[in-house]
Amino acid sequence: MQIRELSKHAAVPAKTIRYYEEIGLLPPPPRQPNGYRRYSETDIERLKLVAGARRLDFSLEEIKELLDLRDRRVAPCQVLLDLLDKKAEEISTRIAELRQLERTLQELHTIGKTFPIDDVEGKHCVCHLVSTGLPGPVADDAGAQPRIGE
Amino acid sequence: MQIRELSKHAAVPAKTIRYYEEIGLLPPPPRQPNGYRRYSETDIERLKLVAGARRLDFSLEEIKELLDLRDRRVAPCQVLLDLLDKKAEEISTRIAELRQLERTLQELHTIGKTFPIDDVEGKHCVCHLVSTGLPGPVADDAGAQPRIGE
DNA sequence: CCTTGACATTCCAGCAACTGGAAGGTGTAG
DNA sequence: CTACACCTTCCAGTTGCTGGAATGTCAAGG
Repeated sequence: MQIRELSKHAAVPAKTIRYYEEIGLLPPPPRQPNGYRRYSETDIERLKLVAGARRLDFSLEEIKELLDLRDRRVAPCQVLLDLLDKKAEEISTRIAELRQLERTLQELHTIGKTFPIDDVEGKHCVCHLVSTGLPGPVADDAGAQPRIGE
Repeated sequence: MQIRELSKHAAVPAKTIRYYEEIGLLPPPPRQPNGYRRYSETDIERLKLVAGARRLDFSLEEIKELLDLRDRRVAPCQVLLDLLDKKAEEISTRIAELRQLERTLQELHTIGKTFPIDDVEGKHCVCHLVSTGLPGPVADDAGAQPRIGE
């Protein structure tokens, strides 16, 4: 099987497969006489696991650890379960942050609409609102401190 | 005012300020005789707007457009309002995606717990679940097709 | 025999938004 | 004199790919 076929089986671009090999996620496959990569069924399985884990938002680093376990004949199931747990928590935290952000955006929009829209430099404009952060009296836990970066 | 003080006023690392200058978000400030950057009050305002917009998850590209408007003496308020709207929608979409992902993770965890945890290669293990995607009979709208990437 | 097309290979560059670190200059205090 | 806190520039790395150039290989068609 050449790279393209593996690519189709696992729904992962060939380019990405080469990249995974480069970073050591997939083992370098044997080559055909012409230098083309030759893959087997087990490569499909491995790549599918990678793709599945990626869909679950696992980092390549995390996936690598799972695969390394398996390569050392240790069943990664327990680790994977823990990872699922951890990831679920991360996601839920992220959701909360985004919800907060959503609220902030809506509030800014609402307040901003009541301001003139042609105030280039002055203080009565959404822009000022954005640069100062939300005005105080909004909600208890709402406009606390949105964080920069992350 | 030197860069460190501007940094404190706007709660943006000095390093990031230089970076913003490099990509044209902030104008290159005049220099002191020793070559140090010298900032004024208006620089604080500008940087605060940038920081505020970043907190709202605007991209530097979007912020640049806003600032360019202002630099051409056009009030960016209306554009900003539209942007707030657009961003709120993006966020809400993202939240929905994450919620879906959260459900999938929880399902996998639940199902995975019922499986043996020492199955290195076999088919009765969370790992298999992950590589095949969710099994069919779970919920109606739940494990449809989690998407890869993005 | 030659060309076209679909494959394959390598390597280099770029995205976003920074962050870290090296190597060096400046200014003040003790 | 030296320590320390600043400042400067430049280069490299992060994450997970993706695009493109330049080149090679192979089968089918004219």
